[in-house]
Amino acid sequence: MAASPSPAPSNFIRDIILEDVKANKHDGRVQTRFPPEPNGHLHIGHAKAICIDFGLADEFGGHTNLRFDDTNPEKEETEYVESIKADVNWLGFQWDGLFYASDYFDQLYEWAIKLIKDGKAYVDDLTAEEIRKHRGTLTEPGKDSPYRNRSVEENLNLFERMRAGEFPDGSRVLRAKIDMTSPNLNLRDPVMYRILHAEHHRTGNKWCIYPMYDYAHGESDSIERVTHSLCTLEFEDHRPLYNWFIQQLGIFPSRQIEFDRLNLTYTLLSKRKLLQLVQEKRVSGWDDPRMPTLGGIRRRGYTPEAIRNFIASIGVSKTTGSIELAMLEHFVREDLNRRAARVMAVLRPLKVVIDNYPENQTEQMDAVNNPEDASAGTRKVPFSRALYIEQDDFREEPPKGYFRLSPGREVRLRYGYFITCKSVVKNDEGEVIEVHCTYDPATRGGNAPDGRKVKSTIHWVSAATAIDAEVRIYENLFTKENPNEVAEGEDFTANLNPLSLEVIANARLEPSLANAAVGGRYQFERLGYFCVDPDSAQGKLVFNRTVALKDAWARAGKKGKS
RNA sequence: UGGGCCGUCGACUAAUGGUAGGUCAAGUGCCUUUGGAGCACUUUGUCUAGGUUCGAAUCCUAGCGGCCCAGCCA
Repeated sequence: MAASPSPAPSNFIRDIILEDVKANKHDGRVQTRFPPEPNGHLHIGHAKAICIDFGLADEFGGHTNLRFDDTNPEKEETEYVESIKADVNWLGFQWDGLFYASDYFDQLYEWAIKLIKDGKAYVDDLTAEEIRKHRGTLTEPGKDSPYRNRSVEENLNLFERMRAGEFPDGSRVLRAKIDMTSPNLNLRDPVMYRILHAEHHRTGNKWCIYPMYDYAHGESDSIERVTHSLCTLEFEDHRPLYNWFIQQLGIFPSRQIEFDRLNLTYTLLSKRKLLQLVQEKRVSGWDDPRMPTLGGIRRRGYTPEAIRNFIASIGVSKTTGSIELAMLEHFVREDLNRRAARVMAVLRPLKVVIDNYPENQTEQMDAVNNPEDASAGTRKVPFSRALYIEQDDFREEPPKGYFRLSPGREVRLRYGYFITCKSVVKNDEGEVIEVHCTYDPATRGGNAPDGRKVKSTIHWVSAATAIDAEVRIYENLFTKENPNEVAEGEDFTANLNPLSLEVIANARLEPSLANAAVGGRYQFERLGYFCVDPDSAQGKLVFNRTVALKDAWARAGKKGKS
């Protein structure tokens, strides 16, 4: 049944489906599939495909299968299958059918026999190198293989013996007999089967010949009666071949539609290159919070909602472009602003002593947990004579436009008191290591009864009750908008940002965080959104910075410098 | 330079022959016990040249520019 179309701006794929449904094509049925190869972990680019495949089907009351495209046993592993399933679920989608291209190996084999019998496929004894040479080039047509016109009987015999394991890897292939002069290289007698004596993660040693993508994919779609087979633009040239197999076999006519793949600035979305980063230990693993993998992004503290909103906002088209990373960051901030509890944390502590505050006194101040959500309630934060504030929140000589603490100036300690800086203590290097202030007891909670204003409110943590934590600050993994843009002889690793990870070993947090659970997401007031990393242990919290808050002062500073 | 696809604000994307709109970014102001959030406002765009039409981002022609394809990878 057709659901009502979305009120959001449409896209060309939705338009196609809408028309098909209206025309009652395939009885108005909508069936899609998400077809990852289990040879790596999913990344944000896959999230786009997932949202499109599942989202569009959902919109029309259709179904989506998760199908592993496991036709290359040399690269694929069960470990990846499990991670992919978990990632799809985490993103918020449930598949209808769970399939593997390898489920169809028997059917595919039978269809190959049929194509041979129909004179549409042949066994080729050429080496890979010879096949390449016969293929021609972009501007020159290819040449027929000398084995192209073998008899059906000989082809059948040879193909059966390929399957039986009589021939070594690479010695023969099965090819579709199409047109060696086609301007579309994919149609120059593409390889359908290759000999690979490799153990498959699901079929074990049953097969020693494996179908190629082009032969397996459309047929798998057809078997699942997929109505709309959505994939990325680089498969556009394969569509004629996709259709050719379906037509020759006379099977269910799935339709392939291509859209632009996701590109993000300062980000690489290539499984091969991501794998390289992991293998060369440029990152801590697939789930390093700097990685664009779903595992990395999740660990970084992103929410599935933020990712889905982001994907929905960027649209679907056929233009090749690159989304600004700021767009993604906007959607995490938007989501976390609504749901993250506020706490106070000092990353780089500077000691403050309130000289006129009683020595051994501690007060419990009321603090709002989330100004965006009254139901989040309030909590108590201890206040005492010795505090820590952020080093950045004090300047002995404040620049123009700097409103925070400096000698003689009064500021508000959030949920605390107004304090005024009276003097500083310096070390031998002349660095300020302690700031002495007085407080106004009448400003408890942060309001002055006389109505006087302060220009700044800063966060703080009581020294005696603060808990220690490690905080990991992340910057872009690459220094260039396009990490692939490199000088002659270099590769993308030359653009790795040496400052992409900064570890702050001794941040001080308000005590309410003592029992923060792994995965918990917080806003450290005025700093950004942070989440508890799985590296945390009892008594040793580790936080990741998901994303910084927008910072008008920092932006003004940057502008001034340039 | 064979073939395929694509050109709309800085980025992404709508407008389906009839008011070039939205989001992000940037900027200005308001507000603020987060220099956060929010609110208001603003700047900037149809690749070029012709043609068809009352009317063109949209259709046609020719240019220009970009992306993809020569795996027994997907």
